[in-house]
Amino acid sequence: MKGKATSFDIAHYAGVSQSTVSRALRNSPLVNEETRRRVHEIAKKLNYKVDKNASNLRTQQSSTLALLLFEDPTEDESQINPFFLSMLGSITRACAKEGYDLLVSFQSTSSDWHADYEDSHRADGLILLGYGDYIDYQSKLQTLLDNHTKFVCWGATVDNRPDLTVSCDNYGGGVLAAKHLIDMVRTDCAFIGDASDHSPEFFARFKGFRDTLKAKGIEVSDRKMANAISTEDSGYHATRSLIANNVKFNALFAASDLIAIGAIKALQEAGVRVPHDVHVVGFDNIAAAGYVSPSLTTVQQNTTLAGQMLVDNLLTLIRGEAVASTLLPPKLIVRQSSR
Amino acid sequence: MKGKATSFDIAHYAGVSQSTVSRALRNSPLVNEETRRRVHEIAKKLNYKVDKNASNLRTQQSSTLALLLFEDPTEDESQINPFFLSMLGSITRACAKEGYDLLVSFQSTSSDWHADYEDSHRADGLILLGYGDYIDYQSKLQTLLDNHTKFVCWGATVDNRPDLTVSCDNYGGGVLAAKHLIDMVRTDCAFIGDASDHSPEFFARFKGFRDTLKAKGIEVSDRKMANAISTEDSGYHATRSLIANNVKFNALFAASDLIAIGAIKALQEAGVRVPHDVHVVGFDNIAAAGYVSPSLTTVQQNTTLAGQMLVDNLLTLIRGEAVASTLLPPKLIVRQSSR
DNA sequence: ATACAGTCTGACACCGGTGTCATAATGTCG
DNA sequence: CGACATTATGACACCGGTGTCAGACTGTAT
Repeated sequence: MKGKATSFDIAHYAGVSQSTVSRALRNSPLVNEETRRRVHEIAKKLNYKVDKNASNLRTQQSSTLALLLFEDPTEDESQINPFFLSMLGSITRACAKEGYDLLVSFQSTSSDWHADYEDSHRADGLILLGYGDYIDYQSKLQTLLDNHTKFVCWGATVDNRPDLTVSCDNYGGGVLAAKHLIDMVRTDCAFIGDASDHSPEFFARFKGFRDTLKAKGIEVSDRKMANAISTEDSGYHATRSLIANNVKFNALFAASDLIAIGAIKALQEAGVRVPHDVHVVGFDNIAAAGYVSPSLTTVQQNTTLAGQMLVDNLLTLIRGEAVASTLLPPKLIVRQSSR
Repeated sequence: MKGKATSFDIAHYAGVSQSTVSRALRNSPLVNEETRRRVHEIAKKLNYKVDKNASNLRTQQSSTLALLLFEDPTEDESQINPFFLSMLGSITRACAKEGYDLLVSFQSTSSDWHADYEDSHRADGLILLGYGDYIDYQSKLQTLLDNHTKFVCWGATVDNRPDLTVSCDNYGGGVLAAKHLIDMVRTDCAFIGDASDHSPEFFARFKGFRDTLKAKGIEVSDRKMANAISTEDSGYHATRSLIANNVKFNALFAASDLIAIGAIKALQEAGVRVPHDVHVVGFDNIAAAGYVSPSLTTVQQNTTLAGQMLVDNLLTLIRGEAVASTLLPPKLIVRQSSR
């Protein structure tokens, strides 16, 4: 036997038509039980596998989802945000559970991304994953909508955007962080992240945090805020700049764990003790949050559930049914950095 | 325009045949420059994308590679070995660079994995990634070979196995670790990992380590060795069992960073100071190695290069050219845990 | 004018399945 | 026995491209 076996080969050996083979292999109730058995047997013997291209071409669907991961182009090549990697893991598992394959692709937000996976029938739908720079591809999301491409986004639900999203309740997470620090009587708070609507997720975390403190009559002054993207490095430098400006605070809320880890490093280098002098709270609960010293108090995002919801919602959308954007509850994980 | 545009639609608008459209879009030198331009223009206007299924079906190749990630089934669902995630990142990038798509799939070593990606023409080749349990799927690799499936494995090159592998020089890495500890005058060494050929990679690391010490007249006694799989938990418990057995040592070589992180935790809990009482050296250089306290001395595997080599070798194999298995040089990263 | 090479294009088979329709074989019932 | 439903199957068009081949058209040498 040279080359792969086709359904015609099976038909030949089974003494039936190719149509019948096709039906038998898909366990159509139309075929005789005995024929079905024989066909399956021969298929197994020939190590036959349905040609996905032919099948997909005919049925006009691919049983495949595509995951597009957007990263800040400044990011170091080899390091990928561990939070997204964790999401990737859960999305992969969720896909497998639903019988779908997953195409993975990294996109640089700076470059033109041609989300042609669906147009070219390589995938039935897209999952878009990434922090920040939403504004940049706002117009591209519109293109996707115009083309009736099926897709779900991870991240903040932005008003006036009709796309389907799954996200953590970032505002609620900020509330949790603030409440915790209030409980610890650490209300002279700094914030590191991006308190603009450039990065809607970080902004929502900040708003929840700020509003909760405000309700207690406490303001987070602009001086105590520094911008950072979600990298250790960025958190480190942002914190150093606060220290250099002689800003005082006894608690620090970082918009992500990586930022928090960089912040702790900067604080420690400056002789500031964590948690004794400054309590630190992060966001995400990446694996490293448990490893750092002191271990990091953080707001956990349930990536397993998130991946499952992204896939479920997308599949529902693909089936043409109605779905609403989903908000997942965050959870506070208290560790050494805040006690 | 309902549904996606096809090459026939373009042909109609351009006033040429569908054949010409197909050629024009692929920039065949056979078509007139003016025609080519017009076709491209219309294609763009119609948002046309070549149907990959049709194209793949005809050309019998998919421009797609599949990554199969094998994990210990005991592993916690949501946590994936960060080393492999890092590999995944670099493989994805390498694929993108070569113009290939990447299908990602997690496999449980315990379950039957039907590596039918290539048979079903979903992928042109496979990349197999995973620690340990190689013995379990040895026979399945043979099946792949029998079917002439193109694939590369990450991991130890095992004698008598004719498959193509890319791996870190694990033996050399073990040598680096031993030499470093000898330099630090810490030769009363323990080893945690798997010193059987059940896990060829861990075993090679151990051999390099042991042989180097032996050359100095130092034996690593069986008492000072404990088995562990590559998880923090497993490293933690293995180390605790050493401590419980009252085993003494002033240095510890762990077969992976996760094991080392668990080991440090167990040591610290037992009141053993790292690095003062015990120097610890890990393997992999995952991101967390830099975060833990004390930060972890480790043998780095260059994942960027590894991913690139896996993809390059696989593509060479697919082209039908000869390739040899590749061994990548490890590099010692000295941090606080050993000084 | 004829022959011939070079350029460009269209017709058509083909990849390997899936879905539809027609039909043969068998069973059932009045 | 004829009408009709049920079951099982084969023939065939079709999905949307790609590769091959034949041929039209132009320009140039004979």
